[in-house]
Amino acid sequence: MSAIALLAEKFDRALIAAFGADFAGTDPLLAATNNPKFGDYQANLAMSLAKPLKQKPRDIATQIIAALDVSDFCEPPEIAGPGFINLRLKTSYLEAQLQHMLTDDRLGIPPIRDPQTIIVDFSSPNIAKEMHVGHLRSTIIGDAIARVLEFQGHNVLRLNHVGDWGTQFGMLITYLREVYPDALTKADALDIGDLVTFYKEAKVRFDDDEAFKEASRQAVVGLQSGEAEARQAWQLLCDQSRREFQKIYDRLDIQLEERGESFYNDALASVVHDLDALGLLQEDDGAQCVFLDGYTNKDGDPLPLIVQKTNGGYNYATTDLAALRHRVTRDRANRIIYVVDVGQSSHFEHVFQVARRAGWLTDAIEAQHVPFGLVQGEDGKKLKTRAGDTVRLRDLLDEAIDRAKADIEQRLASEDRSEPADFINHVATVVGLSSVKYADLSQNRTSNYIFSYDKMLAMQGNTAPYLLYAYVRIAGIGRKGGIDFNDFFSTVNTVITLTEQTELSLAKHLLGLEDVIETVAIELLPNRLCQYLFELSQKFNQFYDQCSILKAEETQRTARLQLCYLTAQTLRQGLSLLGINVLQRM
RNA sequence: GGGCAUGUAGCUCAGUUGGAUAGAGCAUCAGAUUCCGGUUCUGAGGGUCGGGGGUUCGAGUCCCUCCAUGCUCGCCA
Repeated sequence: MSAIALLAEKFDRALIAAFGADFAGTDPLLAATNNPKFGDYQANLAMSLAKPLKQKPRDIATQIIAALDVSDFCEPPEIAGPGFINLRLKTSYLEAQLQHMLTDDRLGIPPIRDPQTIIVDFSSPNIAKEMHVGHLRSTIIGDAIARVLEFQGHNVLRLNHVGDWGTQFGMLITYLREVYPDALTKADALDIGDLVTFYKEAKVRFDDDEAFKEASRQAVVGLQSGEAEARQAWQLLCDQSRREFQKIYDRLDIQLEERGESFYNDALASVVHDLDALGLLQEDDGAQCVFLDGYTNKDGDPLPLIVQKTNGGYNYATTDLAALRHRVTRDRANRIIYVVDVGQSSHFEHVFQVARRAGWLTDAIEAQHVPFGLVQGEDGKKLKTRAGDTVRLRDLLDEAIDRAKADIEQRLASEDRSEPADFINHVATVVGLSSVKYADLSQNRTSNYIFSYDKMLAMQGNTAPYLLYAYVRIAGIGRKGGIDFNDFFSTVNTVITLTEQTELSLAKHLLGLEDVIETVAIELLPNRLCQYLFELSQKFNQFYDQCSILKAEETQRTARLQLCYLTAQTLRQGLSLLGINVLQRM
């Protein structure tokens, strides 16, 4: 149990003892202090109880302290300012906790008591298109969220809701019939790049040519009703695209189960039918709609969610409703997380509302749209290539790796060091990919994010290379000292003792991982974990700067080696939750 | 016009249910090294938290209003 959870229990008992059972469950308003002179944690509840108790906050604090028994892990609490209760952890407690961490392969973090079934819906590229920069954030953030929830012990279903259905397909098939019919009947008749070109051309036709537009819509209807030729073409295109996606997922080490829009094809009619049976459906201009509560269009009229188009076809709202219903009734999800860009916020609000009114989504189930902002270039505009095209994901990753490689080669040259090519390639790959992931994850996902290779690959600052270097440094200590950390502590049995300020500061931070993971799981903000790991690296470097390790006297040497090892393990674990691998040397 | 988001140091951003003197990093300037990878560490300068009002013991955080930017507003996904 983390110190903060322990304190919360103790405060609850103290409140009951001091003010009676009515105060059971009162939030003690515990927080980490922002200044070490106030201790490690502060409880702010005395001020908030002033009104209900009709007493002065400081008097309340005095009574709480009198009833508070934290002596086995805290120094005597102090009252400060208007009524803050300041708490400082005992060094002996820190030492014991670290010792426990050392012997536990989950770093002292127990699996969650009540595991849920959680769906994380992320990445979701479109068939017949290449993955591009627009898929970057969903893929990276979604993976990190899934990893954190999995580590906690939840049953996580990672779903790739690929765009393999709908109008875009009608467009493409109609166009290929005209210009390249072979592609509809032969596997890999076209290169994926050509397919993208045809897609773009089809889109132009679709926007300009009414007859083409209508033919496309008919093709969709044909596809949705199972017409053989359309189905075959569709299958070929999907297979080809899928292989391309997989290359990216393999590089990024991302596991995903594909369950695209087409998966719900057979359920679409029943979604509409059931909405009708529930009395939620209305026809308007020939389309089947559910009119939304609380939303209006430009004219101030109620806004519809269209679930069946005038031509009888279904659209993405229908699919999303079908998917939601499936996830609740078949997958038995307790929580459904959609990692999709912020531009679709209102769409999700609409779909969730209809699902609630239909009774498919209940209060027992948490459906969450987890939005993220745009990836922008350094000019603050949407990221584009120099030619003005969308940036392909594989090019983006290649460039990050190429730049990382150039950095390494330059560094090796300046240090007069030489390494084999496969070492250089491996380091460049890990550094390049980690940098792209970390740069994205380290920002609050809700705001737009300015993409800069120079910043993400920098060795200084809150970057992947800085964290990786801290880990490499520790690995270097092991090599230098001839120590294999993995079995060192099973043969050496020395109690950790903490004396220096930098040791204490590092130790306290090491014990904070559990709280951070819990916060990330609730708020779904991976940048909190990044911040924690960055601070951990800083504290390690401060400790490293102040305290000699290999040359220290026993038993201090072993105790410090233990701190090194715990730091390395925490970095490795934390980074792995972000989808980032560590390096032994770089 | 409606809805949603964003606005914090020169730049990129944190800021947890309202808490103590608003924090990092980069950049700039000044320091540190018999030592385990200096890809490090220490310090300094730099802020009307978009403007204004309100709520209260206390507001970057909550409410109102205005301004700026972005996204979005029925048969694309």
